[in-house]
Amino acid sequence: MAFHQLVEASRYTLTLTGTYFGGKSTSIFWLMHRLNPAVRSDFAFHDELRWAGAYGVLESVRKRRASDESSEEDGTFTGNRRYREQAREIPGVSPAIITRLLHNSIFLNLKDLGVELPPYTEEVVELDMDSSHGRQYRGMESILRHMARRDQRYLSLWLQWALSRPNSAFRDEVVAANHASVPINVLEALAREMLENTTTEDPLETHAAQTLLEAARLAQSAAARREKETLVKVPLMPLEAVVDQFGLLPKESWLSSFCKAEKARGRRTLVYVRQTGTRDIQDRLENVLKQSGVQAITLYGSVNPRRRERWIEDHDYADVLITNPRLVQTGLDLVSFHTVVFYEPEYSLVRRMAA
DNA sequence: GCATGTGCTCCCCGCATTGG
DNA sequence: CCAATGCGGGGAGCACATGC
Repeated sequence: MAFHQLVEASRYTLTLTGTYFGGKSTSIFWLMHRLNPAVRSDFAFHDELRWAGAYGVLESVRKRRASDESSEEDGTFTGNRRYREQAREIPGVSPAIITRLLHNSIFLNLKDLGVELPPYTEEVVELDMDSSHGRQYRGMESILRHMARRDQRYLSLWLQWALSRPNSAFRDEVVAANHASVPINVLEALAREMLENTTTEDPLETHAAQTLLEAARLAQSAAARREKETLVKVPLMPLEAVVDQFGLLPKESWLSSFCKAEKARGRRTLVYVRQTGTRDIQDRLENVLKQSGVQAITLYGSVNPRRRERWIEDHDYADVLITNPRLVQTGLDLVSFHTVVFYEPEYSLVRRMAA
């Protein structure tokens, strides 16, 4: 209300807002509604769904009432409606929104403001894997890629393991696939094909093919038992840790010496990690850094989003903060950190930019 | 003794990816 | 649109603590 009255009382208004893409179209609807008479004449105040239909993205959900499971078909003559159609908005804007913005908006980049900013550079550091590490990785990756080519359901398995394993190779892991219904014949066909194509100098591939055959058998017995209707976990490939308990992966030793050097120059470092859930590597990194004399701390998702800023202030003694960029994507002020290390880059561009 | 607050777990949903 | 993977957010439900 106050905002609208201010707008009414002023001859000109200048309104600043953030990014459009990545958000919902209605996030600027109410703003526009207060600011712009043309929008007010075309849309009532609670017309946001119509606005979203014209300028945003709507998703409609059709629901069947649960109680009707056992009853007969829809009653054509009784008008008995058993479905409920619901439209709701999801993030995204239509290009048509430009007609509402072009004549009254200017788009600014940070550099347009002419503000004197501290020097800023980005660099990519390339590191090679150790020989055993690289051997294991290439073997695993080629097998999973092969499987993904044969059967698309293994594509995401390939993607996620190829992304994750280089940084989690300090521990034993087993590549496993979750199947709603176990495709035993697919597994067997894959294994047979792999055995046929294998050259003798590739023990890992032979081993993987045998594991696959074994997995097919395991899956068969699990399916026969039908203990859990939902998901069957099929182990495909065991991977051993490539370092002993005192060893470091090349990336880890780089990180610790980098953070140490930054600390020596009085600079704090923010380390972004992607694997923070079921395959958490944060505690490992924290320990690695602590052992090199750097005070590291991890911000976990369990900290209430509203308290995160406060939490970071409370831990300002730490030299290094480790976290998942998703936890701090909503405009958290992190300027007390001078250096940012993308230890594991996110592949979502919206989040990369916010980070 | 009761109401309220807090923290934990579980579940569902939404975001991202590729290629048929 | 679907398959599959991963992660975070938020709500529900529960147990326990705190304050009046």
